Amino acid sequence: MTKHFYITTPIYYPNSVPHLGSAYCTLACDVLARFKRLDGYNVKFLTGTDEHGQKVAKAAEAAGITPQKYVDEISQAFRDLSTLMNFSNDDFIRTTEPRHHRAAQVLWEELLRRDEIYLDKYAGWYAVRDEAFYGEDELTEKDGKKIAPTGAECDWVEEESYFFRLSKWQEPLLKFYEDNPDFIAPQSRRNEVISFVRGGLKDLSVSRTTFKWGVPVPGNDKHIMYVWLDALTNYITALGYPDTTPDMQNFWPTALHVVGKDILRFHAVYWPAFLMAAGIALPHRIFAHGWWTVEGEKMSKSLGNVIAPHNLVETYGLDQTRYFLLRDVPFGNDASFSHTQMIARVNAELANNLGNLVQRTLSFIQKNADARMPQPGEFAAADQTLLNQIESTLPAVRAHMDAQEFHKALDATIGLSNTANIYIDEQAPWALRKTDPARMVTVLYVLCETIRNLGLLLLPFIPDSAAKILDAIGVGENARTFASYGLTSRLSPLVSLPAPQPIFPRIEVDG
RNA sequence: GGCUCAGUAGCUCAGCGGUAGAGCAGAGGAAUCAUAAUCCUUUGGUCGGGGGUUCAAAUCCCUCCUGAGCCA
Repeated sequence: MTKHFYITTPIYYPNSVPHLGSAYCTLACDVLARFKRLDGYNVKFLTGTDEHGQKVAKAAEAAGITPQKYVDEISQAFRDLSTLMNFSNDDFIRTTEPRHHRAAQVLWEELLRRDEIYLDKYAGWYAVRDEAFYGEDELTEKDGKKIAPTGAECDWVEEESYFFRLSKWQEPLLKFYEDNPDFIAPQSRRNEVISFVRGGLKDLSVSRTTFKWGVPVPGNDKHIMYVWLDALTNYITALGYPDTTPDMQNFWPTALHVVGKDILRFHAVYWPAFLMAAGIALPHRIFAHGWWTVEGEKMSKSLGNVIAPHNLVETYGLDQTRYFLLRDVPFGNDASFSHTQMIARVNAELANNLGNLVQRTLSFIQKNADARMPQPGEFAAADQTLLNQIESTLPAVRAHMDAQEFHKALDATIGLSNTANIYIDEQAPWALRKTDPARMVTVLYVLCETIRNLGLLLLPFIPDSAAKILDAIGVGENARTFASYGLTSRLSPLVSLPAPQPIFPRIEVDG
């Protein structure tokens, strides 16, 4: 039976161009998607844009264009990001698409039919910027205006509104978290969510009448759906909901929602509650990742320290950027971007450790072994030790990937490269060249095998560079999955090899 | 104000009851196949402060300090 894997980014809110945070999130999803494809899974990787809401309507108005034209432009910037960063998403969803309107409306009707939604009246302080209501006691006053704890300006809003019976799902949610300890990751975020739910859930206002830019509530055109109910539905829209599709059956239970920590509550509380209420199964896991700061300071336009994804790609290279972002810190932690650290990592691990291993091995073959893939003899104990480490590395990496621990997966991979550098020094093929040419050839072959498997392991993280590594040792396209990983699949001896080119140049620092 | 997480070598972090660890940086040495890359050895810490439990605490408990976050 085919294994399935469904991974989603949040749908991004088009109030500005893509920043490092969204690139980071989608990058992580891309690496997981690529890894699972190589590992034999049928993968669906979804990203997209969340295009409704009052903020969008106001921004469009300010720009003097229609909301649709406004979101068309900004949504394009996110699709361009996929090209820049080499993302492999299978679909790009926009909440303004007909397929999504239909899904959101059918979900609404289902909730209404099950009496999970009721019509009532709402009066309260509403912050447009946050798309949220606040209690009187939460607000502070400034210049005669009410200010939310987030700093957003609030207006008194009185309107008829539909409510979702969130309160009745408090206990079922707590039980679900209890029964599925890995549903929310990392652990510290799970604690926060549980403590939030324990604190009590109130019914949630899920419609608006004050603006029109959204999905109309079926049967009551005065109302449009609350942006979060609309937005979250995208994850099942893309699988064909409301139709009972094979995608819904196969992919949905495996869903991994990767989100920023700021929107964890919507994904870990509201979304599961909506789904339970509609009688739909819950996704597999919600993972909340951290934020990037710059040299320890928050990224902000006023500080002038904003790092855009394309700046990094231009300065350091695409794969160097992809590597560093996932290598340097645990995925759930906040991270501080430092140019010094970036250069140190790329030079130490990609250029010196891995790149130089490939270069020294292949140059040596080029000059001293007939420029062809060596034909090995019997393996010695030292060869077997290295080959054994190759065998054990994929399972280790796989376990780390399943826990979204990218830094550990890369640590294990670089560890293998490091062992190969020790091996080449100890075996010293440059000495064997004179004393034992047959042994030299076997050593070179073992090194090429190590390089081949390193190339496979790195394909998800640094696709272009890993492909160059595999090209350099003549690995065919059809041998580039984990089915070809390890000792059951071997390089073909005697194939001629091209003259090697360094893959990761060292980053030289001025001065 | 309540709760959660973190505070371990210059830096980033692992260890979470049994003689303090890794990577990077620093120092010394070896090698010369290679992008002056690599390999070996090595300096360096009363594990945030204080108190307690225990034969034994970085590890468990209490308390305080500092930082981050969630909620009021």
